[in-house]
Amino acid sequence: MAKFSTIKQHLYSKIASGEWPEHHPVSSENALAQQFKVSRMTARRALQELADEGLVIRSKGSGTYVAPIKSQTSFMAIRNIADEVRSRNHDYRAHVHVLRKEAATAHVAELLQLDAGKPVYHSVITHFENDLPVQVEERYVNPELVKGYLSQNYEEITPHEYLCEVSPLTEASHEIEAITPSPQLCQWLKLSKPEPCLRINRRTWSAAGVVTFAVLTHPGSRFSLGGHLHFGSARA
Amino acid sequence: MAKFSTIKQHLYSKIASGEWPEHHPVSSENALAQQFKVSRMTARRALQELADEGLVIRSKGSGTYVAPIKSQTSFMAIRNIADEVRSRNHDYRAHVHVLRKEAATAHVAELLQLDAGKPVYHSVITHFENDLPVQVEERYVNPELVKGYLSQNYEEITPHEYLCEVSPLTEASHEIEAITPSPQLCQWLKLSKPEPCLRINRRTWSAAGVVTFAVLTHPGSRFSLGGHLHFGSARA
DNA sequence: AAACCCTAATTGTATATACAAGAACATTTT
DNA sequence: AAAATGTTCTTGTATATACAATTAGGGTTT
Repeated sequence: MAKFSTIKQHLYSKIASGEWPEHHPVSSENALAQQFKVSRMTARRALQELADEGLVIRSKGSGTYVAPIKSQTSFMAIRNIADEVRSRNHDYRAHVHVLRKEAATAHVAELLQLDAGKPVYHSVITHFENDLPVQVEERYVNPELVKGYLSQNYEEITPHEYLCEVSPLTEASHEIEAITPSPQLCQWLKLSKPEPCLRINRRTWSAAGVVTFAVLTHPGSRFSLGGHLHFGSARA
Repeated sequence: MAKFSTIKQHLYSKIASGEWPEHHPVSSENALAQQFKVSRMTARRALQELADEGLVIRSKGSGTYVAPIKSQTSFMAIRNIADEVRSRNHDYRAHVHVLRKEAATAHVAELLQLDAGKPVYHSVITHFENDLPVQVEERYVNPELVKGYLSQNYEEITPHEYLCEVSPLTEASHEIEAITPSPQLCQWLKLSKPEPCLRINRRTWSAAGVVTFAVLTHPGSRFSLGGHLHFGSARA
């Protein structure tokens, strides 16, 4: 591992563990250079990249400090639909429509970074809030990275919860769009006639590669996404 | 202006103008160092930052190339629709439907944290990408915090750009939903019949309080929101 | 034609150094 | 006490240099 990367890891752990809370001063470039026996420029690179990622804030003349927590994750903190429903003190229930092994289509294979035709796990689940469908979750899973996916009871534990247990995710990408639901989706969502739906396409990675790809569809009338951002770090 | 910044501007203009299209090779570190009479490390910084911003792709041994145009943008960055359109090398145009002072309704007053009946500034603007409407921006502005709002030409500068100039924003909240557009919105978006639209409700704060509240409506067929998250820090 | 090897170019990592600019704190002067 | 001054620490910019790792292309051999 590169030296600057070693230093980044060290600082990551201090911040992630909570040992250094918000606004706590971070070791200066010179201090890190001494501690890790590298040049100031190398220590600087570690701090600079952390600043670019929004984890720390740097101020000329003053120093480097742990960034206030809210800055990035709140919006798209990976949501667990079950927790969300329960946090509103509503009943949560799930119904599994599909749970099986399939051969990957070209499209699915590309998204999971596998070869077409290789087996993938496929699930379709409707999530209910007080017996009203609020999300249809269609998911494809990389079977090489998640062995026991098919043998879980997804009316007890959500796929998201299981996947988080099995392989800690390191990265996620999202795309949000507004769509008209297909007849099949209307049925699963118990919509008597099509209404605009919010669709979230989410891909998540672990260190080993793409773990899963999910298409989450919410009826527009029953769902909205919220988020809050703080600025102040401002490295334009 | 710092030297690395000068070089970035130079490269940015090459890319934005289309003189260097997708995948076109970008001057190497050494070439830029000679051309601008700086050290390789300074030229390198310019290229590296452009790579961090996603404008170019660097490949060890091969070189630096203009990145493929990305069709989605990060949620996290407060997006300026004009920049976004132009970053795709498309034409940007705006049309102002409404720009006036009004008395705040109870709803607007609450969102701006003002008293009902107090004056507020109200604007409605359609933003075009290649003559196709991609966003209707309906906006209410706190007149106590932004004096000259009504006297700007919003076909030249976007409200967002003006507001950023006048009062640096410190905070923002977003809500995203899928809606069916009203007849009025269909007209402004030039939709012959209603289609699902992505709606973003955004409120922004400066240190002094709520600056503005915007309702941004995008046709589902012409827009999607994208974002990417890293969890190396584990603050999720 | 194909396989192989060598070379040049390019990006990636790392170091040592220099000076500028801002912030914080202690010291001196008023 | 308040104001001015200076010192020191910190980050920001810039340079020159060295070597590693990878790629692309050219030339040679098979």
